[in-house]
Amino acid sequence: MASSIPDIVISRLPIYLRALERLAQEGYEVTSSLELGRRLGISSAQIRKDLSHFGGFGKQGTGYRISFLVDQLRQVLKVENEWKVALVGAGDLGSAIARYKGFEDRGFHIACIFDSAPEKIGKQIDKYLIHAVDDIPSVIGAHAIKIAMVAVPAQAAQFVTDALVTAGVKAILNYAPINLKVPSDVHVQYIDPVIHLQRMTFYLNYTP
Amino acid sequence: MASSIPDIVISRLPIYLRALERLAQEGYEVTSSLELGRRLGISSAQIRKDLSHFGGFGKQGTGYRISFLVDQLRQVLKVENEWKVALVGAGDLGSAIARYKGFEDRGFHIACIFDSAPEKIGKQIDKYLIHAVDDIPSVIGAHAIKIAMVAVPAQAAQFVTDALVTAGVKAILNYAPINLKVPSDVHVQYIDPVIHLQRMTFYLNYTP
DNA sequence: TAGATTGTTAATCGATTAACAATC
DNA sequence: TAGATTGTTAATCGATTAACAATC
Repeated sequence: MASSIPDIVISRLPIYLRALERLAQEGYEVTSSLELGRRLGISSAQIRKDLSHFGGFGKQGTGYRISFLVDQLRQVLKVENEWKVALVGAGDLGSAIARYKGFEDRGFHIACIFDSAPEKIGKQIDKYLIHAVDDIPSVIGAHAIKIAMVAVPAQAAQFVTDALVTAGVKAILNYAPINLKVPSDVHVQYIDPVIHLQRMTFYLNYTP
Repeated sequence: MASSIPDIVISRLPIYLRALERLAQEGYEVTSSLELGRRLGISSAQIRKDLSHFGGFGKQGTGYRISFLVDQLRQVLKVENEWKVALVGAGDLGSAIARYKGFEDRGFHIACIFDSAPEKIGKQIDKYLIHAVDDIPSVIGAHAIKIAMVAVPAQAAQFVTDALVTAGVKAILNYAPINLKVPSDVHVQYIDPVIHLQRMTFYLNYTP
């Protein structure tokens, strides 16, 4: 069942969902492609076209019922239920990720943490017990975990990734500043704030 | 001097730069569009086309001298020198950002931190003194800061952004899960790990 | 009903790829 | 020289936008 829906469309759905959840929070019950587009800086035509890949969620003349559209988008993205996530790396970055509340709030539950430093193994970050990287196969397997976040130094990222993939992980959020090689059925997304900063400095005039 | 170079090209340059810096670190001195493309999962034609917007950096038959291409890309992106950056928000997320070493290493120096909580003001995170959000105009002005990172709760993000923009900030890296309204000469980039996770769950089969 | 907004089609626009002469 | 790889042009591909009939 290979999807024929362009990935660029998929990449916008979470943005729509987030904006709609916010609108709901602000007390709105109905919105239109025009209003949503204005908020997001996206054309109304694009929003309607994107949504039309998945069904007719609106009503002519009145627009979209927010609660309904939120439900539908959550279903499309498969985020109505909670996902278990593994975190590899319990250094500064990994610890910050473990403590960040934004994941749990939005349906991603950190189920286990791994690190390679012997002195950290067996200790805890918040409520999470730190496992050895060597235990990735058994722990990931036992929990049937499909999603992992990688927060290890660049030189360790590919090794850790290979272990995760072998253990059955199909989606990786990589915080290490390096491109990962994975099989074609494994998805990778990258988070590197410096990349975003460098993209913006192009447009700035450097003044010391 | 409005640039005619597509933003999508600009968005790839930092990726190229990062990969080239890594190649250099691994001891390579020369590479080709084919090799670089293989590493990044990008076609060689695209790399050559992207680079050709800025000049001829390679040699037929031999490819690109890495050190030269790194220098050129740094110049294009204006990251040869250090940029001062303001950080707003000294909560869990802000503190983690302040402690993260990856910025300094790659030319972004956190010059000041702001928070609105009276009990935090005057205290320090690492070596950084926390200023009041009310002091954004004076502190940003005094340092002539052009880049800011926003790590405050969603409901405070727009207010803080308005203050930054008024103070002269032209580039914002926003960690708050909300779309910001800014004038057209101000650049915004978003970091929201949950958005990336939700983009990947679309392709997964949910198994509880 | 009249006004508003959807879903969809066709037209436009822009980005990627293929191909190759130039040349190191 | 022969082989390799660039920079660039033209062809293809895909995404966005404009427009409007359908209809709430």
